[in-house]
Formats: sequence, C-alpha cells, structure tokens
Amino acid sequence: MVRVKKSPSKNISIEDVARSAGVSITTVSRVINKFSSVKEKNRVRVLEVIKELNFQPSIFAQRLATGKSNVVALVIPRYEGMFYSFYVLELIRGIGTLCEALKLDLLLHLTDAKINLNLRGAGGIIFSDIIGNREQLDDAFKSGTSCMVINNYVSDLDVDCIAVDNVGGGVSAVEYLISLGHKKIAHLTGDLITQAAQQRLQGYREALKKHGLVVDERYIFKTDYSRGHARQAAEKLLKITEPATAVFVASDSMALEVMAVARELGKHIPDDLSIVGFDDNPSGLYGPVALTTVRQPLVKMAQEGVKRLNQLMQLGQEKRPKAQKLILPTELVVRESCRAPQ
Amino acid sequence: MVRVKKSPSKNISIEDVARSAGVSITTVSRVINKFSSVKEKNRVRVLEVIKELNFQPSIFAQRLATGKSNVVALVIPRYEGMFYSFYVLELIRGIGTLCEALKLDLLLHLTDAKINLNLRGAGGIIFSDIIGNREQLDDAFKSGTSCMVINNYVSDLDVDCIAVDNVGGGVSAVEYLISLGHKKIAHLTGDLITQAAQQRLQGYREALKKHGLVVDERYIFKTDYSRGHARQAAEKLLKITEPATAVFVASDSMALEVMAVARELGKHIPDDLSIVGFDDNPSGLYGPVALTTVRQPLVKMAQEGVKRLNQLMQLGQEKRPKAQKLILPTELVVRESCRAPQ
DNA sequence: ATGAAAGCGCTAACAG
DNA sequence: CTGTTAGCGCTTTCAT
Repeated sequence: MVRVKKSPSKNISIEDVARSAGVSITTVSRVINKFSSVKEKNRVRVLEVIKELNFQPSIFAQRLATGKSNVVALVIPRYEGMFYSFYVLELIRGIGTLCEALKLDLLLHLTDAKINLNLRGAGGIIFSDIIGNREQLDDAFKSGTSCMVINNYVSDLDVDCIAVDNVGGGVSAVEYLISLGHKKIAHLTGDLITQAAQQRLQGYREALKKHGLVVDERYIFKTDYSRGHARQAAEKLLKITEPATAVFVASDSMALEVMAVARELGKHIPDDLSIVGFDDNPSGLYGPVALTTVRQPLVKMAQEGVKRLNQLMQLGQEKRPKAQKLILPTELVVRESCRAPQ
Repeated sequence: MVRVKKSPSKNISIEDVARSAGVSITTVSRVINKFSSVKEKNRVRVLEVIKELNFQPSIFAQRLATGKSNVVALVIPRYEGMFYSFYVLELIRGIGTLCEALKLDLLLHLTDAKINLNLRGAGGIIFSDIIGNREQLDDAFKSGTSCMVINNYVSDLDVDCIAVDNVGGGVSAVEYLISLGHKKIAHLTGDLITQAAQQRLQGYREALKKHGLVVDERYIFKTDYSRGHARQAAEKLLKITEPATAVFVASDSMALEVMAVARELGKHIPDDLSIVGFDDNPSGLYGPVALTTVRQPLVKMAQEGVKRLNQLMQLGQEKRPKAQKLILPTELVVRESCRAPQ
C-alpha cells in the first residue's frame, strides 16, 4: 500500500541539506532564494552544508512549484542558406551571451516549422525571423507565453518585435551612390523569402525614385544570400551591355564575392565598379579594398530582444503590456569600395 | 490553514483531460506514454480531448516525477575568435538538427568557464572543445551525468569523446605538397589553445620529418584562426627571404585570406604559391582558384556525438558503459590551389 | 483494463 | 525569524 521509500538516491535534495544543517526545509529554501529574513548564523551554516554536499536545487521542482520558467526558447527557421550566415552566428552570440548573463536557460530550436514544439516548458520564446512558422508564433502568443520577434517587424499582431531599419539602410546605401554621381546602380537582393531582403530591395527602389532615376529591373539580381548565387549574379551583372557603375549588395559576404569576381574579370574596384554591402561583417575589412557597407546592430538587436523578453517574462502571463515595436537604425560605413563613376 | 485552491489556471492539466474524458488521471497518463493496456475506446476518447483542449503535458512535472531529463546541454567555450568560425556554426547545425529529430531539448551555454552552470537539469552534456573548462567536465562526469566531448580527444578521463583526425589531416596535406615536389612548406596554425590547431601543427611537423625535410620554425606562423591575423601572417610569409613555395593553412577561411593577400601582392596561385586549407568550407569553392583542402566531417562528428550521448542518457546514470573514443578520418580534397613548384 | 494514492523536490502561505 | 504543510502536475506502484 504504502510505497517503499526509495533507496537513498544519489541526488541530494533540499531535505538532506535541511537535516544536515539542523534547520527546516523552508529555511534552506529561503537561503537559496536569498530571503533577507534568515538569521545570519543559519544562513552561513546552510551555505556551508550546501557547498559541502555540493547541492544544486532541482530546477524542475523549482519550476513546478513556482509555475515560472526562465527558459527562453530560440526558434530559428531552418531554410537553405539561412544557416550559412554571419547573421545567424551573430544572433546566437548576442542572445547566448545575454541569456548566460541573465541566468536564463537558452533552448535552441532549429525548426523546419513542421515540428510541433512543446512550448509549454518555455517561459519565453524568441522567434528569429518568421519563415514558414507564423502559426507557431500565433499559437504561442495566444497561449499567453511571452514572445519576442527578432529581425522581423510584425504589424498584424500585438507582439513585441525588434528589427533593423532595412529600408532606411537600403536608401542610405543607394543615396550615397547617387551622391557620388552614379545613375546606373544595380542591386543584388538577399533571399526574398526574408523580410530583410525585401526591405533592402524596397529601400533601393525608393532611393532611386526619390532621385528621379528609373528602376531598371535588369539591374536587379535575385539571390539567396549564398556566395554561389552571388557569384553567378556578379558574372551576369558585369557582362551585361551597358553595365551598372555601382551595385548595392544585400550582404557583405555576397559583396565580397562580387568584388572577387570583378577582380577576376580584370575590373578595378572602385574605379570600374562601386560596391556597397550590408552587415558590417569584419571580413569586409581584410580585402585589398575595404568594403563600404551598411552597419546593422545585430548583436544589439539580439540583446535588446532578450532584455525586453526577460522583462515580459518577469511580469508573467497575466499582465502583458502593450507590445513594443522597435526599429533599430542602421549606419552607413564609408570605406574604400566606392567612388564617382569614371 | 488550508490553502485556497487556485483559481482555474489557464494551463490545462492532465486532470482536466481526465475529467473531460471521464477517465482517471492514470489512464490519461498511460495514453500519453503509449501504454498498450488502455482500451482502444478510451484511448481514442482521451486523444480527442487532448487535441480539443490543446493539452501539452508539463515537462517539469514529468521530469520531476520520472527523474529523467532529455535536456542536452551544449557547452561552448567563449574565447576570442572561436565564435567567428565556420566550425561553430556547423557544430550547432549538426547538433541542433539531430536533437530536434531525437526530441531532445538543446540547451545552449556559451560559457567563459567562470560561470557555474547548473548542470543538474541536464540529462546529458556535450562539451564542444575543452578550453578552460576542464573542471566542469570533471564535475559533471563525477556526478554521473552523461557526458560527451566533441572535437577534443580526452585521454585522461574515461569519458566518451569524438574528434577528428587532425594529425592525420595535417600529414596528408603536407605529404600531398611534398609529393608535388615542394620542399619549402610553411604553416599557418590556428589558435594553439585548441587541440585541433596543435594537432594540425603536429601533423605538419611529422610529415616533414617523415620525408627527411627539416622543420624550419620561421615557416611556422601562429595565428588565432581570425582573418585579420591570417592576413598579417600571409604578408610576412610572402615577404620573407627565401619564401616558401607552399603553405598548409589551418582553416579554409584563413587560406582564402592568404590567397587574397597573394593576389594583391601580384603572386599567382598556384604558380607562385601552393595552398592547402582545412575544413572544406564551401566558401573555398567560389574563388577564382578553388581551394584544395582537408575535409573534416564536422556535421557527422556533431551528430554521432549526439547519437551516442542519447544512448548514454537512455541507459541512465547507473550503468555507464566503458567510454567510447572515436577519431573520424579526414579526407584530402584536391582542387586547384596546388601545383609543383616552379 | 483501470483507478487511488503516494511520491518526485521545491515554494509559499500561514501560524507561531 | 522559523517551521508546518499544502500544493505544483505528472508517474508509478498496488489493488481491483
């Protein structure tokens, strides 16, 4: 009838500590949770025992008891190309380090969106981009879980999000080229499945129109952020009749590829072709010609996202505040890859 | 005295399902855990209700009850440079996708080794490289947690590990250069804080000795895997008197940098300098001269590691089998960046 | 085939 | 300042 008390498990529990320290479980719990009310003498004693027994509280029991979870799930869609980028690594780095600092547990989900994540364990979820997983976001949001969308401005749901001013970045890149006197400006897009790539393209178009230049669709090359496609596009770009004198490329790694192709074809940069990239990837600094680019605050975006999510998580499901939607500014970094057309 | 029953929380529990389905909690639990003993009719009914209520069991309660955890913690040391690599991304990709497939929760820890991770929650831990966090490994191992070390052969602890044959890779790279007729072969090392970089250097030395060539320390350039340092090293390398005719570089991204510098200095590859990289990073394919390199099975290493760890986790703490230590072979991929010395 | 009830290890009222 | 005790939501005997 009565279940036999399990043989002494190896894992020490709060009870062992309490017994060993000669206090109640509650007191130990208070020490763990830094309640100020515990008598100094007891506190010290308990701490000693904890160290001695090498005790670590079970996070499962803690969470079951409190109903709170400080697990942050990071959901990254797993589409081709996405995972080969400077961008993803920066994101993981930004989020990872801040979570570590805030003592949040970071759960990584590389999802192809077909999987039904068990989100129930997570206290908060960060969606990095929404590619084919909008439903997951909606579900999670509806269920009351704290959500944060990164690198994707979501206008049709009252969810917190933080993105980069891609349109503005595109505009500033192209306006800069225009200011140098360029009229024939091409664009290599990123994967247009991403909002960022769409918006950079939009910025490109807006800037041209604003300055009374026609948008020539032959100057728009659609790629997927990969170096391979960038190379193909660059070859076309450089070989068409009446070639462009400048190009705005949606990512630095692609821009480097364009530079390489140009050199191989005997073109000189920036004399024969001006190039502006996007990212401020350090790799852009080490070539023969330092790359002019649009800096986007990736790590900052990641970290602000985590910070805000943490706030939301602390507030809890009940009182979800009005969503905060941020767009971080970009900054044109002028280096050596552009000059006036010859 | 008696605590008031909490107002109906939003989270449905197994109890709600049981009530709604007209069965006991136990039966629901059995359905969840796919016990064959449940009558078909009940099983179907319960499943219906689960779907209807959109119920997901609390993993915390499950784990508290079972004492088992299918959380895998991935510990990545956070030292300079480490995080800017193809390598890390490949690792995360490999581990991430397999965990997703095996329904393991992946907890990501970017650690600077000072933090005391609460490992108690994790059912298994993957240490990616051991840089300044050997103590964590020892602790975790001692406590009985299933451990797996990746990209680092650990000989002084009976822990499972899986690494790449870096020595062999280095040897094959250098022997290939020797076979082409090179005698003056330089080496750009990776960050020698890593075992991989040490071993590639070792392979370089072994190959030279084996073929009766002297190891000239002036031909060994120590870097940290970064492109910036690679550039500096490349400049020195190309400018010394009696320059090498070939170079074995510890990573592809650095090798690409060396190629770029060579071109800038007017050297032709492979005529003036033969280059072998390490990684088989796709970026190596897109340059004007495709990079000859040593392919290392990163994703495979990551995935085999997870697979094995999963086995260990299923076995549980009690019966930890004898550790299995694997070294995965590398493969020389000959492309266009090498030829006989002129 | 099913259910009652005892934990799992911790937190949080509440009462001293 | 400290201890008692009732859960948190699930799994797992043990009986039926």
